[in-house]
Amino acid sequence: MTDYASTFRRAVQDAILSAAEDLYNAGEIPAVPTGSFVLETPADRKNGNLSANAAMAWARELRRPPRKTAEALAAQIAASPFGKQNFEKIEAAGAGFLNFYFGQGYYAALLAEVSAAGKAWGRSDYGQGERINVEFVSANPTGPMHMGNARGGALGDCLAAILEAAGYSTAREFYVNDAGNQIEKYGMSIDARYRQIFDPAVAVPEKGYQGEDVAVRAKSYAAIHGDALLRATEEERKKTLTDYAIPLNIADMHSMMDKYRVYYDTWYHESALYASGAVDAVIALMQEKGLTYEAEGALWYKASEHGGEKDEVLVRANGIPTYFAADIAYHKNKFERGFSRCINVWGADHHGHVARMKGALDAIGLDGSKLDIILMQLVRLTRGGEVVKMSKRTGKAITLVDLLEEIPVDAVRFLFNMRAPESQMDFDLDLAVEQSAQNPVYYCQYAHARICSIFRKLAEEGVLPADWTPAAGLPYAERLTAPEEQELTAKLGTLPSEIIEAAKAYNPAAITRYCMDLAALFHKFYTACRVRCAEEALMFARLTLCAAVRDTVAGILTMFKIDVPDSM
RNA sequence: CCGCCCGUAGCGAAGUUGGAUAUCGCAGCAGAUUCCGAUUCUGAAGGCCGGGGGUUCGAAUCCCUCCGGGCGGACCA
Repeated sequence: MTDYASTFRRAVQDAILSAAEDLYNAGEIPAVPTGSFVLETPADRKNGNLSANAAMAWARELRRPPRKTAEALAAQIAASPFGKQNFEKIEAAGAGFLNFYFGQGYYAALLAEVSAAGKAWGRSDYGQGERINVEFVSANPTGPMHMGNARGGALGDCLAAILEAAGYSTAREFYVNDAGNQIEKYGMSIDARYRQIFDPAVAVPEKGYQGEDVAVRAKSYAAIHGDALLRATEEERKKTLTDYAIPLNIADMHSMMDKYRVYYDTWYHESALYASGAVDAVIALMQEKGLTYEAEGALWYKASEHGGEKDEVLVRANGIPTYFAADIAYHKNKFERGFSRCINVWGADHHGHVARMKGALDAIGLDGSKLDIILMQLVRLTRGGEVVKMSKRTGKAITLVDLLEEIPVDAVRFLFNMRAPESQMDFDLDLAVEQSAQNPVYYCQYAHARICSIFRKLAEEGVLPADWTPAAGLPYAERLTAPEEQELTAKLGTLPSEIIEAAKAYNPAAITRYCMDLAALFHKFYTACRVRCAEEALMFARLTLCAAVRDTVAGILTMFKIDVPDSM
């Protein structure tokens, strides 16, 4: 793994262990300690850049006051070549913490790493190319996409991007529910809307989809084909209208996702599972394995014996398989396509489905633990302090289309990734529409634009040599001694591990936050340290730092498919 | 009744493999620009980390319990 920061942390841990051995050899401590300890970044920088609790963790084992052990370790490491090169100070503190303060040698070496990586800084091969399928949005093609789909889109897409940055090989997938009960319901609804054109007395069935979008489809069909369908049977009419409308709805979802900058590798159609016989096959498989029984005319799956709360119907009394049966076939198919892990982004209202889905995979001989479900809490819209109720049925819900008409894609993608998936969020439409400084995405973009402006200005005025590159500043990197310079450099250093942690936790919000923190540290640096200064060596060193920040911010925003303006 | 998520400053959140004086933004208060972009920065103020009990050197973090909010518990998806 080409990750300077974590390689360095391991080196520090090794240094502590080796110092402990030295102490033992010198007869200072009674044994070579074996207990594990933690190396962490203290919340308060006054306690160093890195802190180890080794002396405390070893206190019992060595039967020695931790503070005393820490002092001996600190002195030992400080005297070593590794210690001299990288640390300004190593000290024992508090109850026995071992605190490390980075020295200029460390910062200079780190900055060289970041500069060499450019916009790729932060990426690692941690995931070893493991193939992961990320399924998200998967909206029904029976109506407009809602705010849950919007959050799921931003979350799933950025999560996939983070996994890629952490070295995984990801595929983005959209599961199109173009079969089953809701399609029946859609047929019923569009049939009513079609007949309504010619007879206003016809009403949409109470259980049907009430949205205007269905009427729009019916009208556009009638505009082309007229009233001929009125003379067909109800079944023919429903089928014809459905076959006409659903592909159009799916095409709309494609273009909507394009606008949202979400590009899927696969649009997997539920209907394909039926057409290929995969649904019947998985039902047959479950029957063979004795996982089913018949009752009240339906075929049941013994879910309660496999992690579910209660048994579930696989095939209804009317002979039609349930969505659950299709979903088992679908996930079986996914694993058969060679993914070692599948991640699904679901709305929290589907949580009841999680245990039985994983259990079903185990039951048919797959590994349910390789399916990870992200239960995303639903979004609540507010406008003027009032909650805006979402409802597909009223036809007045705020859709993804509406949202992207009101708010720039950059802001939507960023804002939806500012909260961990499992936290509930209110989306304040009034605030989000504001393109003001309050918007965090502008704060990050501005940091980038500001840096570009520095380079622009210096080039215009001929202060910078025409052939100047950040590499030219590296020999002077040890000139960066101000706290603001060192804090900023240290923050750059943590990105690789931040991305790995975000990937492991499935939490893109950690990276949007990182980006804001980095931008904030840059602005502090900018205020405290003049880049354009009299001393050329120092200016070059600062320009190198600026370029590293510029490229790192650009790398993150680009990863999230957010624009990176040179000026605003 | 059962299950899942959430509860941290006026508001929105971070921190949850147990660590030092609990972090950040917004709003409000007081300031900063002859000079690289003020869409910026500095400072002060603001807290029984929902309540209670437990585990231990140490708990926002782990366990129990109660309270409050959201969402589930279809031959819907």
